[in-house]
Amino acid sequence: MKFIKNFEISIKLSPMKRKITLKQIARELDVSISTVSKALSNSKEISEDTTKKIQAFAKLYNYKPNNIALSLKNRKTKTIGILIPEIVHHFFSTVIRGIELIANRRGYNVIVGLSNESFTKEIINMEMLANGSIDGFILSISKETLLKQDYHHFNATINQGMPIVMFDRVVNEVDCDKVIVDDFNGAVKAVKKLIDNDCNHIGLITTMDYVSVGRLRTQGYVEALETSGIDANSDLILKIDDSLDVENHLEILENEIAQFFKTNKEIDGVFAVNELYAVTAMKVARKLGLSIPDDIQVIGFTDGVLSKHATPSLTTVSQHGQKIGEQAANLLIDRLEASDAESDQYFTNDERKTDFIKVVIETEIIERESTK
Amino acid sequence: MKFIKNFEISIKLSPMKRKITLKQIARELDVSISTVSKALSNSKEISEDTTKKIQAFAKLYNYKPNNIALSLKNRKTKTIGILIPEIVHHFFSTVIRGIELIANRRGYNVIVGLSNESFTKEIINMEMLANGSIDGFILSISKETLLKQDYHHFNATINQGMPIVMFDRVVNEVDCDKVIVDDFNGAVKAVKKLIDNDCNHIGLITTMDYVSVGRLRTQGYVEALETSGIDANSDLILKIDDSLDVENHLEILENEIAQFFKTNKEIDGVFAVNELYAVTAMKVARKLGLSIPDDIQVIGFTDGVLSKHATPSLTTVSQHGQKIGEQAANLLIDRLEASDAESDQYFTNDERKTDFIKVVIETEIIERESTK
DNA sequence: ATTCGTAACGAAAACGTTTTCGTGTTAACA
DNA sequence: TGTTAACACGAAAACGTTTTCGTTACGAAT
Repeated sequence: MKFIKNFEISIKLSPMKRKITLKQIARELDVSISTVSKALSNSKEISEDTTKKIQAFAKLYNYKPNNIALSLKNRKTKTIGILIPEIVHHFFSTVIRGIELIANRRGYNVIVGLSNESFTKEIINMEMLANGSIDGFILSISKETLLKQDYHHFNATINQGMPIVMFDRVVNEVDCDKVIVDDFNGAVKAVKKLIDNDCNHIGLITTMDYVSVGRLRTQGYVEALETSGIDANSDLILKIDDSLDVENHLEILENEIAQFFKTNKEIDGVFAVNELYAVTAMKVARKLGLSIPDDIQVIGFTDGVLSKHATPSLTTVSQHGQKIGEQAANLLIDRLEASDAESDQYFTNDERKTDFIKVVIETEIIERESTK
Repeated sequence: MKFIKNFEISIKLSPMKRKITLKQIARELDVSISTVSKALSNSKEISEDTTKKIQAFAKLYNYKPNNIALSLKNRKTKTIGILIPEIVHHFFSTVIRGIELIANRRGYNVIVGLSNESFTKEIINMEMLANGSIDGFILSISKETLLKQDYHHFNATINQGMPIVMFDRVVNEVDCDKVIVDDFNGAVKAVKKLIDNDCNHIGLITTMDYVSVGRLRTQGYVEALETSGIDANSDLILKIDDSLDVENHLEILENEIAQFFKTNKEIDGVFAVNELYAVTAMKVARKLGLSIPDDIQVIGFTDGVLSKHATPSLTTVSQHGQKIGEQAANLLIDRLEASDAESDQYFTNDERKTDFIKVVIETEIIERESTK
């Protein structure tokens, strides 16, 4: 077999085999590029002899089509972009796992960007990826963006023909498919459970209202109380300012909660909008000499490692992060493959605002030792 | 301004603006593609007038070069592939955060694949990404691969000219840059601390030996004892079979540890090779009526959420996952940019086996409440 | 002997860039 | 007036594919 020069040289000098291309195969076998391409896709245009020869050669040199070239030609990359605020976070990484599972199964790759809760990083990341690198986005909005209420970058991306699926932290101002947790009803369920367990003074530990999930869970708390004929006492609601990340200001959190307990000694149940608040509440309660669940029962939101392995283990509202990721991925890929089946059908429809889907994932209460 | 047909149509029917290309700009402005390209890169070949006009038009239509086309032309994608066993895992997600930080800073994207501890998925993922989608890999080997000791896919990838950086779970059989934790010395430090704290009978809770990090930490445990004149008693070593994932078989773990404590009542210190084992040991000890740290002191490995928020909080050996990720990313990108500076210099060097770097990240003991 | 059909293949365009190498025009210079 | 140099721009190749549309040759049918 003869080789083109460069190829031969590189073989001699090292065991390195650069990826072989159609052009190289064509030269070696003295046929045209088109013939090689057709033979490898088993086109019946090519004779059986030639096909066999080409396929054997390709296999020998482990030919695999170049993805980038394919992407350019097909104008689709078969990869989806994930843009989330934070990755060292049980919920978000669980969602990624769900996305990756479905994506892989359906032949897609995932590329992740982290906004780090920053508006600017969110925009930069989107622009970096929106220029051909991906076919669509799955994202959860950063806190800063939620505060600013500036969503132009999402709409701009959508207007460029790139579909977006939002999950968890979503917003009405953007028209796209959404996958959300039933935060409201999850909270209702949790608080009802506390009520059923004979708690009479249920405290709420929540975040500031601009994070929609915090707001919804707070509303659920109020709702559950009211339908049970209890009126929500604002003294029993503790709002934590999480603009600074709490992980590194644990003492502040502990002090606030301790103060909360001390000034509201009647509290016999606590609902916290996340795992950390719940676990910290348990810790603080114990330091104050209260026993769980006898003196205070606690339920958290988000079923992560902490809930499972805390002592006592924590009763939580599970969000099914993986399901969320799977749904989001399926939604996005469905949209992608529908739009290239009949490319204009979808986009020329003037009423497309109404066509978007909002999937609500039901929550589930996982009972553990922090409730009776 | 006149428009080419397709573009005009799409504008009329919807507010959607498909990404504009050089070719379209060229047609609108009645110049050639090359002129547009040059004008946008401020080439002095182009007159000031033309340049201004083109740049204004490009800005108006928000032109951004297509990444895929650039990748094809430059034969590099500016994205790096991460391949890890699991993402819902504090350590691994921390590493990703470190990688993403550096990658972003240096103009790279990251695409993640999950092997899910499976040999086959590892290979499939690698092949999927190695065909042009990425410029290099950062990876940690799956358990199944470690068991099989089959590393041909790594070497094959390297031989195709794609650099790999391995972290944490690495292996001598593959020649590449590596970033590892100083597992051995971390374990030594931890056990020495227990000895200094007057523990006389230190138990070890570890994994099976095929996971190198488990093996190294075990060796560190033995080493620390021996240099202190204590001989390691194999009764005090509990090896957990984690071939099935432990998260879902918590009771098995608890029972084994309970049995371990009951048959070795003299234990007054425990070193566990991960967070979960350590926290579970604390939980079991308490159930047995032992108090921490008075009766038993505990140190774990891996500083995650559990350690920080357990009660009592856990003294651990921190691995600095983010540092590991940052180092790995820098190593990989350095290698990538060096190799395209002088493309053959590096690869034609026959002694390149010796050129690879192994970075060891020092561990650090974080003292909390589980030790005196 | 001419037409036709078909089998087997090649040329070329297209995807969106960048870059090298022309080429034509104009002004300056001898 | 003829030569040259600078200027401003365009054509085309290249990256690696797929696919459409030829084109050739040859046997069969008229």
